[in-house]
Amino acid sequence: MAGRFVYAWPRPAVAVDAVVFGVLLGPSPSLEVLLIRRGLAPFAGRWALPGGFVGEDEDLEVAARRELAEETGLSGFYLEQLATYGRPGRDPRGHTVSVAWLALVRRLDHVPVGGTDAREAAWFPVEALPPLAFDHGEILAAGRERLRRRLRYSPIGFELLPPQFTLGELQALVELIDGAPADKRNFRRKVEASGVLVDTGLHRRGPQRPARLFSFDRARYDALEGRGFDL
Amino acid sequence: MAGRFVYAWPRPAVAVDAVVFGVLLGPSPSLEVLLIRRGLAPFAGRWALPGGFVGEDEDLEVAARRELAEETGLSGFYLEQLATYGRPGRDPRGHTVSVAWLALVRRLDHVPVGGTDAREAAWFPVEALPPLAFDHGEILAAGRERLRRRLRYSPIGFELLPPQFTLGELQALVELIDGAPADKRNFRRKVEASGVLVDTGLHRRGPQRPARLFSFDRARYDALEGRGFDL
DNA sequence: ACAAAAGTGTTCTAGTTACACCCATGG
DNA sequence: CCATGGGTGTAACTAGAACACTTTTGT
Repeated sequence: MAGRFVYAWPRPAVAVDAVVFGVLLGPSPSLEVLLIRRGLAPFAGRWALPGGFVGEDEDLEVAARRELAEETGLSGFYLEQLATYGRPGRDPRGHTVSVAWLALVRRLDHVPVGGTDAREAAWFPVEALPPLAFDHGEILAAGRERLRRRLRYSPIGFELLPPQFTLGELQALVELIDGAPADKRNFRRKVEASGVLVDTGLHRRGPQRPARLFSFDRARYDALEGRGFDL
Repeated sequence: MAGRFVYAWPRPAVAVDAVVFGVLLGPSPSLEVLLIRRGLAPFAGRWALPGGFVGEDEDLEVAARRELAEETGLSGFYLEQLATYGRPGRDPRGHTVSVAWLALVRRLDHVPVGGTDAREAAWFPVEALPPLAFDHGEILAAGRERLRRRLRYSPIGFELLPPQFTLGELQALVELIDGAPADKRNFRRKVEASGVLVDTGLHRRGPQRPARLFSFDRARYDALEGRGFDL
């Protein structure tokens, strides 16, 4: 079986890194990113995207989910591939090609992710990020941009909200991600017209007038074949 | 400096592959893809996307351009990253992670790309593709989909046309890529309103009434900051 | 003369925007 | 009773869709 490999070692190392977004609603809503603090060189002590090296014969998505589980305890979240970064020099240890992923989680399912071992994980508002290791700042910016665009024509926003949510929360989410305020009446008319929300009949009680709780109806969305949904 | 590498050999191999599109206009326009015929196992004799392994400390985009130059003689084309494929088993030689790229070329700049050595390269209409090696069929489909979507909100279509083109050619291109006929009057009104075309004053003479030649004005497009361009 | 593609306006519809007040609750 | 977010309709404007005939050239 000699000669079956086209080129020999050394080769670039292959890693995965994830930009994990979550939102915090309430009085001052914020879009947040989950970061881990590095214990080892290079960039020891610096904050970085969660991630790590891909194992032998390991699928890329499997590797991304594994690393997130190991480093932050997350599981069962939305995950899509973002882009791959391979500029020589981006990792001082040697040429490393990193496949970046976009992950969306329900923020409240993962309150302060306790750092039991050397690794510490924490949520940071995107408006107040620490300096990041490697080229992770660039990757994170690409993730934000992807999230913003994708929100327009696919229903991934619901991955960030609890299963039941008020229209005010949904609107706050949209405003958060594309950074611009939306007209309340027009917004409500549009989501109603989209036909993908169902009124649960329940209400959320708070310090003000109770708000109706809605949920996203995926079956109804799929039936529309993605036609014209945009939030 | 011992211990600086986090994990040791073996690692996945890293490759690049490109989906190269070109259009042939004229009486029966077609969208075509540039493929090469493999000389070596695995899949010897099968058609495949042009591509190859990434060199030590080689940038991914540089590797993609180098492989395309080596295998097809192309240079100076539009190139954007598509996605990365790393399913174990996708390459029978061993775990290979391939970064796929979307390339757009002016078809007439590269008429039958002569196969001087063992490698043979040829254009295939997307409607009549041969069976492809590896998972290249899947990658090609992703490239088509990306091209279709991207055409809507960025001016990459012009990368497929000659520097000067008629409105009929531009419309044929759009119809080709999204597979649906467009209304001639509405189409012309829209591109005129976009303000990104300049009338060169020249005409193309043919067997019928001569058509005005237009060119794409990138400076004017950039000034609009991508606002509302859609073809 | 004829075949073939170029070129040209109007009407209707649907979707998007702008805009302000009352309601229900907890404290 | 007050503060806070929840909830509601209408009119103007804009963008997109539908639609058919005349013009210019080569053969």
